[in-house]
Amino acid sequence: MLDIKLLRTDPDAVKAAIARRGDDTSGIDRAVELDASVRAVGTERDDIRSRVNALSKEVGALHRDGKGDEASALQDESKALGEREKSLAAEADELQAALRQQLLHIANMPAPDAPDGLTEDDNIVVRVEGHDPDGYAEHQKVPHWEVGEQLGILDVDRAVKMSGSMFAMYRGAGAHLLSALINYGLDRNRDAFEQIRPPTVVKTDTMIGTGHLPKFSDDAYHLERDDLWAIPTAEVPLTSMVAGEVLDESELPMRLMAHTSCYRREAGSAGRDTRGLLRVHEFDKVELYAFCTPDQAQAMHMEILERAENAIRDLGLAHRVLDLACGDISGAGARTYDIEVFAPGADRWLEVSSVSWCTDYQARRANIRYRPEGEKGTQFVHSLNGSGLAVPRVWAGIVETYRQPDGSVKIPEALRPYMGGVTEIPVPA
RNA sequence: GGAGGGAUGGCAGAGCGGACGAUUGCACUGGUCUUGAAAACCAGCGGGCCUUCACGGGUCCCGGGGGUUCGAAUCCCCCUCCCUCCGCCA
Repeated sequence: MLDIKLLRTDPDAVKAAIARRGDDTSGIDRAVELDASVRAVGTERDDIRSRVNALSKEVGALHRDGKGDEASALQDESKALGEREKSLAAEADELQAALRQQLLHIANMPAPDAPDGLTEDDNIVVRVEGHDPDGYAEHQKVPHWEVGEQLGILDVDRAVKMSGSMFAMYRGAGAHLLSALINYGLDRNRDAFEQIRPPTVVKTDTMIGTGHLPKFSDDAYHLERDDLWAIPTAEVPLTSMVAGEVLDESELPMRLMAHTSCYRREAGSAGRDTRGLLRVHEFDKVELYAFCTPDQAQAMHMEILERAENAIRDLGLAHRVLDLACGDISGAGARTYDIEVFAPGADRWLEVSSVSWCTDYQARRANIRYRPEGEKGTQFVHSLNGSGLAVPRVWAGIVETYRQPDGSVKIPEALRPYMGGVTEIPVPA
């Protein structure tokens, strides 16, 4: 969430920034009003408390001195004040909760240099690599769900039988390719990122920390009986891992990575992208994540983007990098780069990574701070995340790009060590 | 799932209705001493919010939430987590 002090001192600047997303800014005015009330009521409450505390001290002293009469007079006065304190305290708590609720619904401010625009059409293409629209042969123009069926490596029908539409099942070499991609994604970042295997079912507070709740509850799977949520991305548990903690500056930057299943209800996209692996409710992803100081954030953003892009490049996939327009950046992000792979069979760009710099927005929600060396006090960390490798869409890109004239699929060089030296997935006899 | 025990500052560990935001030890930081280091000694040593140009002042925080009381770390209730035992189980 945003710093209430900033809203207080410069509400117009905040509104201008939020307006760049196309978001309604009236919530900011409401927050500022609530904040003023919180402080007014809080000050009055503290004042009364101060008097009650002083009186109680006197009462104690009088009792010790055996002056019970004088004490009981003060007790009555204190008791009367207590009533007033109680109602003020209740009011202050209510206002405080309302303010937090208000703040939780306001998105992060886009970075000043994030591109203008409200829709994905306004995203800026930073670079395109390896893509020649006319350079694909006919045998590459077969969508992966058909290739998958022909080769017996993707069984959507049976997955749908078990779990409903938008679920997928990989078989044989297809499942092997999947695990190879996961291990490939982890191994190439092992030099700097600590691998974490977090829980994938988490509490409500954990989901609030990243900004996935309270606003986007329709997008997540909820296990009602135990009030737990299936994570939509490893970003959720990785952020909350150190929630409420004060980190040492020497621990920063803290680089983490995790492979998890990710669960998304895709509430707003029923009936869209339902073919194959374009959009599924459950998928595997290797996530790259970092906590750092504000000074380190810019370089860390570039580092994660570079690692994510290198992973795609080394697989030999045509791809492009987009600098997202303000309106297309997700709620917690201030600046986001997307990486899209071109899938010649599906004949479209598939988003395979989204690398976001969340400034201190998530750190505020989850209360994650660090102690700057040589300074007193604490500061909020910056958090960054990016998909190191979103498996199904990369899988799709590979199967389509590497399809041979005879229908088999060649395995990219970089993945062969992860597939026991297998060089191709053959057409079944 | 049942029965018992516990949760206090970075760690260890007192306090069990009033002078306690909290004794003490360790750790940490600064100083004295020393050629330097160690030791010793002295001092400092949590966070949030409000207020102040500043010095400072106020308030809250002893796992979380409610209650009793003039006053709660201390008493009562609920919850969470941890430990021990029993049951069940990959």
